[in-house]
Amino acid sequence: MKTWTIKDLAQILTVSPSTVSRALNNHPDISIEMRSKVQQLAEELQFKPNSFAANFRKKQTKLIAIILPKIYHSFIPDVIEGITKKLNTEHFQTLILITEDQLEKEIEAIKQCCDMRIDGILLSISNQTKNLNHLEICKKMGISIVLFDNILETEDFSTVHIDDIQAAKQCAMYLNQQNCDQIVAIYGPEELSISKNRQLGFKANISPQKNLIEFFAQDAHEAYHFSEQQIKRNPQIAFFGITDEVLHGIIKAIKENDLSKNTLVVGFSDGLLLPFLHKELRFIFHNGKSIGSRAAEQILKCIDEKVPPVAHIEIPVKLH
Amino acid sequence: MKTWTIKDLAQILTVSPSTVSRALNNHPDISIEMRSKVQQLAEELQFKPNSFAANFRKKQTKLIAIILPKIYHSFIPDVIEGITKKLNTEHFQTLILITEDQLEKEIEAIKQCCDMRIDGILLSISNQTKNLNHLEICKKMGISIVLFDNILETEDFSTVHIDDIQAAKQCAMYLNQQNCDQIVAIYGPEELSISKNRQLGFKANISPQKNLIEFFAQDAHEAYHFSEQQIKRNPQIAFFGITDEVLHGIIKAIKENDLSKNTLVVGFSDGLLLPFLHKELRFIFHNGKSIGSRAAEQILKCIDEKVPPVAHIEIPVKLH
DNA sequence: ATCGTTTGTGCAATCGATTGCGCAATCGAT
DNA sequence: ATCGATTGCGCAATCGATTGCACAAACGAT
Repeated sequence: MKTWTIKDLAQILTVSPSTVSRALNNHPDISIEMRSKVQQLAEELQFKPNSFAANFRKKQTKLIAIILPKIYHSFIPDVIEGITKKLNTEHFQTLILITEDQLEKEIEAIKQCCDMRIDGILLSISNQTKNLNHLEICKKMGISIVLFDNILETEDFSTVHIDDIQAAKQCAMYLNQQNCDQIVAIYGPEELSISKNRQLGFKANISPQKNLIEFFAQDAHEAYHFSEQQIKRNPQIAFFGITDEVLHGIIKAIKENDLSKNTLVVGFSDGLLLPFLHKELRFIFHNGKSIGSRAAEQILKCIDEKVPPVAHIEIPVKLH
Repeated sequence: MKTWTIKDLAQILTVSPSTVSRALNNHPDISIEMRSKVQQLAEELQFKPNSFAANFRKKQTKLIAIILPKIYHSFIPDVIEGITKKLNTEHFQTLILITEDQLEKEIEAIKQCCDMRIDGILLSISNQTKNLNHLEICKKMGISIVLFDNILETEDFSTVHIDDIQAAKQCAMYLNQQNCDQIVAIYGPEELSISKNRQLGFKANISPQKNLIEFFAQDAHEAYHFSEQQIKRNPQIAFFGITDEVLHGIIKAIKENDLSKNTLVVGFSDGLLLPFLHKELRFIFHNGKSIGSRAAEQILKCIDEKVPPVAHIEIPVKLH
């Protein structure tokens, strides 16, 4: 019911609050005997210093916000885990704010963070976000920002993401070496940076001798239908799918139409389920944990420095 | 760089900080002219009141922690979304703390929450947690707790979860009506409450004429191997799997061994991928969003009341 | 002209922990 | 015996916003 404060302890021990504070923090000014007396009482009463009161005075919150469009999106849980693990070791806690891919909600989230005097923001932008003007307020307030995963190119903030172009190139190179002449590449929604970059890397590197068919799918169902169409036209086809979602559709179509089960598939995956369902899948392991971890590291650096360093970190990936 | 405070505004307008505060909050004591003068300046300077300073004085944080074992576990993202949506409308923010199914980390997380004077905790206990003694400290500090999903029965705290026994019964009833005489039931780790309760509900209601084989799988691979064994012994088999993870294993085994694709499968799923891969799957839709939403509602009630009401909420589920 | 109301602001304390500075007591050195 | 240094602790301000209470000015009523 009653939560003890430093003043309470001070009164009980008939010393001043400052002595209690210093004793609890093992300040050398306080005698050993006094320290242990205070600490013992604190133990007995299960006294817990109010960390917000302390942080308030220090003008920090020890809070980092993660702002992102949605939380499923295959590898996001991994990202969150990577972030929280890294930040917890530094005694930061993480807030999650979801924008549902709406710019308006993203702006609202940023505002919330400013109101709370959050120490830093890890932001994966919404698909509606076309510029970073709404982040200016954070700069003014001295709130560090690191963009991760879905980003815009910028010199104002640090970014952490995988090298999509390079990764897509690896997929293309793999297919170039395989015995197949027709390839279906299925991307996600056209406006996404991952769609653009993975298309770029893939098209630029796929052998011109291959017959390439491209398609932008809004979801797994569209990918499924398109894949099925293509399989029926030509069972010897190989596939490139840029996300787990797209790959789901492709693999379902394969499972239902291709009894030989030898269809080549390559793409980007968290490696959790799909490789398990289709043996012929080669994939770029989209490692959320290391993205999260690196993003967290970077925000910590930004918080430490007066002038936030800007770094652009590309997580290396390879084909599995 | 400089973040404005109420005092700054007061100085600029040569009024007192209290006037500024009241003006910003549209307090009727302040004249309309003064209010608009203050609000206009606040607008110009992009002044944002420090919400933690305000909350600090009000002895609240407007923060709710979500403590859970891991974040993938299929439907957890849904839960988080359900929670945050509900809480955001009430101007609460949510912290995520992950215990990795370790009691020690769970205790640590609880302690952290106490240190921060969080307003409430939504807790899904770790598999190592056998009692709720470590929550006593929260009670003393007046921090409300609601248990959700993976819970222990208790009269001390509110709980929100699906009715596992009833749900498993529905699965059994479904299989009873089907033309199959051999059924393989695959559960998760034996100590989990979901394993126990779903087994309970299933066994008690499956027709005695059915030949039931049971197995506790630690993960998808174990489920896969066991399923494959069973299919080879008897291709006419039907399956019951209690989680998406288990069902993954089962369905993989089916896809690889059962060309007819008519194998009956029933279980618990988030409905995202598996029904899409195997048409004969009937599943209890494990609706994370409504669990999260109800849990959030309940914690809000607890926070409002001096004496936290204890309610045990069972989310109804049905077979799809 | 005097008194009671109403209206609009300011003062100062408060939330809980921290910290610069000051000060008294003790001790050792000369 | 005197002085400087060291040790151990308290005072009071601070972080930013809020709020009970006081208080002055303006106004209406008698």
